[in-house]
Amino acid sequence: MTQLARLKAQVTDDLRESLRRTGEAGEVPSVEGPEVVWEYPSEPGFGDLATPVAFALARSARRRPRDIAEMLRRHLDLDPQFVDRVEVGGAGYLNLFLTKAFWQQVIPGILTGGEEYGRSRVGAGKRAQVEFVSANPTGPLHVGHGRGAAVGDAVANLLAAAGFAVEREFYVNDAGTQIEMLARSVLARYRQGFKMNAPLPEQGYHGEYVRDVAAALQAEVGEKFLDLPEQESLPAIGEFATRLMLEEIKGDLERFGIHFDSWVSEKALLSRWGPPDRDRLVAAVRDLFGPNVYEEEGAIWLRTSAFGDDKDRVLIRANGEPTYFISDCVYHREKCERGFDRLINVWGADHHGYIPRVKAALEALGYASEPLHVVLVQMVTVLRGGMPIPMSKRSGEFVTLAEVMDEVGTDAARFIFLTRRSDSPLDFDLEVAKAQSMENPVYYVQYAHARLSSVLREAEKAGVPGPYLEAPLALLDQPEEISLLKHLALYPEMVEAAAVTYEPHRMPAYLQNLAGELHGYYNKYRIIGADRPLSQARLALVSATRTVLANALTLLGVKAPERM
RNA sequence: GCGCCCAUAGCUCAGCUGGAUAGAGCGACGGACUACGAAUCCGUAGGUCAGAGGUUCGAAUCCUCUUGGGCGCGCCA
Repeated sequence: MTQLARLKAQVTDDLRESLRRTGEAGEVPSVEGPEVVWEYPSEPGFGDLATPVAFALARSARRRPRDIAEMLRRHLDLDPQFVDRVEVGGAGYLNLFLTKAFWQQVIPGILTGGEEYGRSRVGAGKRAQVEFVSANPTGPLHVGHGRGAAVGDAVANLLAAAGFAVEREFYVNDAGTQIEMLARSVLARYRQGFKMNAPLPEQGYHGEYVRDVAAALQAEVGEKFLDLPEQESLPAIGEFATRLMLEEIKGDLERFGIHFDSWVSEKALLSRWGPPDRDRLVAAVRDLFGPNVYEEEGAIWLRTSAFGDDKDRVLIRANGEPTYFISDCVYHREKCERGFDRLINVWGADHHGYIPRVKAALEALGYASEPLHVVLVQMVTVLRGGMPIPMSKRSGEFVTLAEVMDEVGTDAARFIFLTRRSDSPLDFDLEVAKAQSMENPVYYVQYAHARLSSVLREAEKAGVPGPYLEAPLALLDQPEEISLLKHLALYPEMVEAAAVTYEPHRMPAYLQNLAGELHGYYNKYRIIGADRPLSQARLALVSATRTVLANALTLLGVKAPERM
């Protein structure tokens, strides 16, 4: 628990006590523990902490909020070491002005906490799984996957910082017709490699990478698949191509700085259901869902409408083939069985219509749907100098994640993917992303970190080395210093809020504010000077700021460079 | 037709469980390096929070409608 959290809890208690006393004094009718919410006013005149609790009481007490706030204020008994004074502001706000000593105290917490500063225990003892990317292994990752990867990884990092035991999972859609289509496409290119007339299938994959896979296939098996009947060659080619694509995907992700704890194969999952003959499938499905399964017009349906979905969904088609939905059911059942307290799915926003049916499936399986939360990630439009680059999956023309990493680097890409809320569409301009200028927020933040690293190196040279635990912090009394301290003090709450709402985009916003505070401060004041105690105090502040910058950047998967 | 999401400064976007005078960045204009990193800073300009009702002491935030956008609605994956 941070100093700030402790103070808020303490003042909340005092406030309740004050309420009780005002009630006893007959000044207002006693009210059962009202919600005490705390705000951080941006206006200095409104103090450091403010609560509108008097407004909530005004109605039942039939008194003006200002009067109630005034009574509460008189009955408050707060520690003068931390709370300088309390004022009634506006129409009835209770404004707390904290002492400089209080804010100065955040520094020791940060310096001793180090990498741990900002971690909390809200998720302690709980397990969370974050499933993300989960791209079909039918082609390379594109920018959209990159955004999903950045978001999923950041959400996982945030949950871990909030105390959850986190597992990152990639669900490999290696079963079904899309793999078969990939195999047919590779086979066509493979045959073309032998000067045969073999057109790509109608719905085939047109990307250049298919030729690469075909060439690799030829290098491995030579002419072997030319004579083989397709029933034999296609499964083998499918496996070969899937393996190759997965390797490429893994390589891209590794380069993007993302590591998965588990890779779950849809094919392997389904194969546990035995051979795909209809009777056994139906039996398995009935066994799984019980009475919520019924047969109509030759198909097997799940009664998802009984659990909040618009309509029922087909599990097994009339032709005996299982649907994609059945895979989802089986997969999510397995997730539940693994005993996670939270299941986070990061999906493309075009899949939002699937949320009700998957939740319904969980309910039908006898699990609660609440632990499942879907983070939707909207489309990325790639621009170059303001002009959109056309992308089409069908023609195989799309900007790959690898290309983005080549051109703008991983740090800029990851940071930009996280600057907007994930469910709003993102314009990603390559020229802006690689510009090392103020247009590019990632450098603004990284520069702050590099700059402070440099200052700390200078301090060492000047004979004022760290870790500044004994620094006379009372000397930090300039308004910019107090403001910076407040930002640092708020960091743990930021992380916790971003984690529980699954909204990583709050972190870049926080970072830009913090970096802004720092740059302003740096330009106005000299850190290392003739006054040694003052230098030490400022270096303590600088060191603490650097730690928070580094911790926050790490959560986003962005490097915190010592030099740039 | 039904459902979900969105509309905030010229541009790109924040705005936490409703709170005080709605904020950044970019772009524009004007300034600041003989001291720790000018990839920086300081200042100026810029708003009917799409529109109309409603709830509330109080609404960018919640509800309804309208307009204008995005997406989803298959025994496809």
